[in-house]
Amino acid sequence: MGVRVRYAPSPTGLQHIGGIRTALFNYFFAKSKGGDFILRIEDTDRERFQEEALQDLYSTLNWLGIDWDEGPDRNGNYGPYVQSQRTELYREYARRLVESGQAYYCYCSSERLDDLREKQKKDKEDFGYDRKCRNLSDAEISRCKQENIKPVIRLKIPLEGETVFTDYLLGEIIKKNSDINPDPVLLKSDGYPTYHLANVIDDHFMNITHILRAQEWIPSGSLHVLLYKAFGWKPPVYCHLPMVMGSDGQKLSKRHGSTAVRDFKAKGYLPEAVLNYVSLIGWSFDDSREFFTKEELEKLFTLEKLNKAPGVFDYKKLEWFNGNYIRQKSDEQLAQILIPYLVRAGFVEENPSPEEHKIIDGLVPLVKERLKVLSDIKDISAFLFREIDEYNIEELIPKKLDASKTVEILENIKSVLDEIFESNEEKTEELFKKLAGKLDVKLGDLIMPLRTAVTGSRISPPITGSLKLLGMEKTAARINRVLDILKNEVVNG
RNA sequence: GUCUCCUUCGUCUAGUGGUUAGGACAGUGGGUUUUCAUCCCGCCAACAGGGGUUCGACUCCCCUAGGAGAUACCA
Repeated sequence: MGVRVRYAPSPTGLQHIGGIRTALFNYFFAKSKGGDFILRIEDTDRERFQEEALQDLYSTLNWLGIDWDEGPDRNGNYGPYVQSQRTELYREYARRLVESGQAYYCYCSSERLDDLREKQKKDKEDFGYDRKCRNLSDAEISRCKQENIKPVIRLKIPLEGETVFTDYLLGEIIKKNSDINPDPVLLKSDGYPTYHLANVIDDHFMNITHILRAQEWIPSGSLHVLLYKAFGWKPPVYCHLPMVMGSDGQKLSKRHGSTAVRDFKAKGYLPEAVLNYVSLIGWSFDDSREFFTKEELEKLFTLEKLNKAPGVFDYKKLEWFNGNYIRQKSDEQLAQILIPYLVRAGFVEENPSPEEHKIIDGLVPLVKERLKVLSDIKDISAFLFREIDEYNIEELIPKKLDASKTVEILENIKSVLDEIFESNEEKTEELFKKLAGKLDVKLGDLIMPLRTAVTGSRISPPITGSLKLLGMEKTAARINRVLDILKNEVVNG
């Protein structure tokens, strides 16, 4: 049988960078091997379940273009692919473990467990369940039953010996059984399985061949292997992926900034940039290449090039990738994906009018190489859609020049405005140069007051294009407004 | 505390006994340019430490240190 891997998130929170990195690696591995990628919903924690998280999972994978061969909404021979729909299976197999003497009912209350944990912490003892119910007498059991306590089922971890499994990346992982989480819960008192039980049963029955998951799962790896052994099953190949860290070297989380993929989408990161960058955390192709499309990764990905060490998520590098992918778009494509951001900024209507479209089309080539994220469009194009709030006089007047000279400059520009709007870019530049010569100022000093007057900032897209987009009327109005300010400055300043 | 994993520039990484230790991001300097950005060129910057093995170690082994993760009726 071919490779079968799965991504099995729990719908308790939004899909984040670390999660989709795991999804991506599983997906790429499956595709590169001509195998199957399975999506499984691990919703056995009914307390923390969020409908929103489930929706977010689908929309995120969809956004990234990750498709699954089997899953909740696909036909597959191993369903259902939602764990909450498989509870009978888990209960049955938990029961079998009890019957074969490899697991037992535990009646300890969560209060007792909490107290136990606290005491262990205080006394600096080893943490973990004290196995109180492992050897309950029949009398005690029937007493608990009478009290109507809902038990959990715990696995009997062997008291001696060691458990070994081979990790594809890390090699042999040997652990003394006495160091394994003492008798972990398999079936919770609400009748749902814990992750440990459900994942082993599902991976077995779904014929999963490889498990690619983050290294934070290594400690439970031994436990899972023990479970396979208890059932008499063969464990899949394990490959624990290096973790994704924040800039402080700790596991990436909200503390480090946005980690939810949908936040990146909202901010204006392109799916191809996110996918490309995330694939490079813990994996590399060679000593130089770092641009990859999804399709290329589907062919090129290999476990051999995985890195063992954890990797820090670098927002700056993602941004750089994003800028590159933005510049790769055609003007038409970019205009299209920019529209929602312009709408959200309140600059254009949901369905832009032909006039608005014209402005957008003209805007795109002006901003294309200036955008790092799509939402940057708001600040960079505001001058086209909003009046300037307030002018900063300092920014209006070029260094080494004064207000009256600036007035002279702007008056001169104003007088040739007609000509400017009739000329193409090249002609306009000639015009500016001629004017600068006449006024005996540098070209930059001629343009800067104009730029600031028209855009409200010394930083703007190229001035000629900006003027044309704004239109002559507004341009003239803004120049006049600045002229008033400056003249006032000449008189009073 | 205990267990497990990890360790090349600030960051992501290439490297599989013999290299001036390569690339990218960031930083920094310069060029192009009407600002910003793009683009181009330069610079800065690493094998955690100590022992072995070997003619020769970033590469293999051991120890130390540091970091991380796990220690739930969460996954």
